[in-house]
Amino acid sequence: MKKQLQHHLMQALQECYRQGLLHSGTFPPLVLEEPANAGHGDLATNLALVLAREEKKAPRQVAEIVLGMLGDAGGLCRQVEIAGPGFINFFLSHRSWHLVLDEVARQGETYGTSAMGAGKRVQVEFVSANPTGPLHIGHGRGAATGDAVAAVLAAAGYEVQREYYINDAGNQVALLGRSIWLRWRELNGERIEFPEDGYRGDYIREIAGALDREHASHLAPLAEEPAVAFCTDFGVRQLLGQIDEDLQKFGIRFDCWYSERSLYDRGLVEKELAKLRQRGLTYEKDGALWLRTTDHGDDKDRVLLRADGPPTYFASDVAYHMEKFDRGFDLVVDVWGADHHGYVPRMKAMLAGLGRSPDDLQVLLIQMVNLLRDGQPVTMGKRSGEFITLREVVDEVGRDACRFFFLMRRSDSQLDFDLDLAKRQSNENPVYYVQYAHARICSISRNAAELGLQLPASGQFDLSPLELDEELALMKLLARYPETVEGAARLLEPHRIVFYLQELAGAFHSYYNRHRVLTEDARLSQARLCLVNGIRVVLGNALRLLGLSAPEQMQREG
RNA sequence: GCGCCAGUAGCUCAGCUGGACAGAGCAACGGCCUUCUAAGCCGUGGGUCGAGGGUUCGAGUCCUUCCUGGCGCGCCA
Repeated sequence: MKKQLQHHLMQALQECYRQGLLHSGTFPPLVLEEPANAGHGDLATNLALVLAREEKKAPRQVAEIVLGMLGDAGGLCRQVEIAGPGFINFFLSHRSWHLVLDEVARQGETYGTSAMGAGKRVQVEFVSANPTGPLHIGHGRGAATGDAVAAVLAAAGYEVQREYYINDAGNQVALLGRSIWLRWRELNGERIEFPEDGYRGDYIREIAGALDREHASHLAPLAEEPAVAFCTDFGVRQLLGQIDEDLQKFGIRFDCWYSERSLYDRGLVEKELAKLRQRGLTYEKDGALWLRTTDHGDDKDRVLLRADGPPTYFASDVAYHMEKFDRGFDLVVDVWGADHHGYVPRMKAMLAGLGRSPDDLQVLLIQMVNLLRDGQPVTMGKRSGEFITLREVVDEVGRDACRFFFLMRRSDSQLDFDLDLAKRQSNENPVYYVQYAHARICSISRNAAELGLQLPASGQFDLSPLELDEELALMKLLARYPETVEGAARLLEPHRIVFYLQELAGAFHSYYNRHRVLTEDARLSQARLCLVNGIRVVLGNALRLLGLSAPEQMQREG
């Protein structure tokens, strides 16, 4: 709807220019928005105010000229007015809103998708938790966000790959292996002193137990070094298996699990470092190899190869990201914990050094999750090895509530996760609120079917009975859905979909309580059925986009 | 000390790449189930948008200074 009006406006502007009514042939991007105040029409533009300076005319005068050319925009508008300092307000005809319902019905599950990112490949890398323990609640937020961002991008026409980067090289997993090995020896009657920095969680003992059952005879004769290596491999495999299981239970699947170790095994770290050297982006100092990240805004240059030889974590991360772009992605999105924000400048500097736009890498920072129970924070001590796992929360509040809550806020602001609220089955719980709206409409459809009322085929709707303000407002909301998805994709902000869902559900519930869909008047009933069906389709599309279910009926538990 | 992010109603937060009188949910209070699911709806009260200055026809939104909170500043990963 907005796009059609935009199109008409642009033509009017160009025609004004051609006829010499306007001096400038280049126009600023047309901004059309929905005024907060209904008295200001359905859509409004500030273009006259923006053009006024260049044209050296009063804004209202510019508006008059443009409007003279626009007319009623091919029947879209029932009224156009100039208001305030020079805003142009458009009042759209009912018919133009009715067209939205046609479109929703015609497009069905694809309503809301667009070709915005057509032909572009994006990779979204998320979770990427070290395989040294189970996923905790913070990983869950990253998982929900990354998955939703990927989905939103896909809906906007991008070709999307979901990737999990496995940190299976380096000290952390080595420490995991050592921890398992020590617990295994303990299991076999040895008295050992467990290191201060070892992994202390009970799950280490469980893994040691599994190791003992399956590989005791293999492990027993090994010397320390190969034994620890064996434990590392075994532990990583076990934990990755659990992580994958947890994620699947959470409704998330990755297209690619990418191993850090494989970077080394394939010589990619060396290869990519050689490229950096070749381009003169590195230098040696104090026996170490440095990357000149300060050339592109970083605070200090960063070490790639330590003086004693081995590459830093940064080196493998650089190689990893270079390799991502080697794979041909136009855009790479990383989802990180907010505590890693300090690493963003150096990664972008690396890209800039290679002559790529730093914007080709977008890093989403995920802020902390504070779990609340009975209004009190649930304390988590990572040191003691005791933390709330994602699995526990999903088991307690359910997958939908969990995902919804994670997506309710923009990712870079802290999130209070109220466990009691997430479980509550009432209108206070926004998850059920939205899902209930969907289920309610399904229920209406079932009743309609029993009454013998059928939804007419798309294009054959008689929607003229829909003329209540609330009905028009609902259609406007439906019209806004595709823009909402595009905005969420452009800004990588899936929470916009959540807010949209709440708004649409709210508008529907309110309408439902005030007006009956199924009435004595068959023509009216049928039109309203078309309306609520459109709402159902959009609610369903948006819910599924976020990885949430769209229930056809609500089932009370307990 | 430097850097990043935040500071909007009692609480938790939106505010769409500056726009027309600042929004939602929760909490509080008062109503609504002979009618398509009350997991719902309606109504009421509540804010100097952290503070000062600046840019603009127009600032919660941009610039600057200060205050407060969180996080980060390894040849760790």
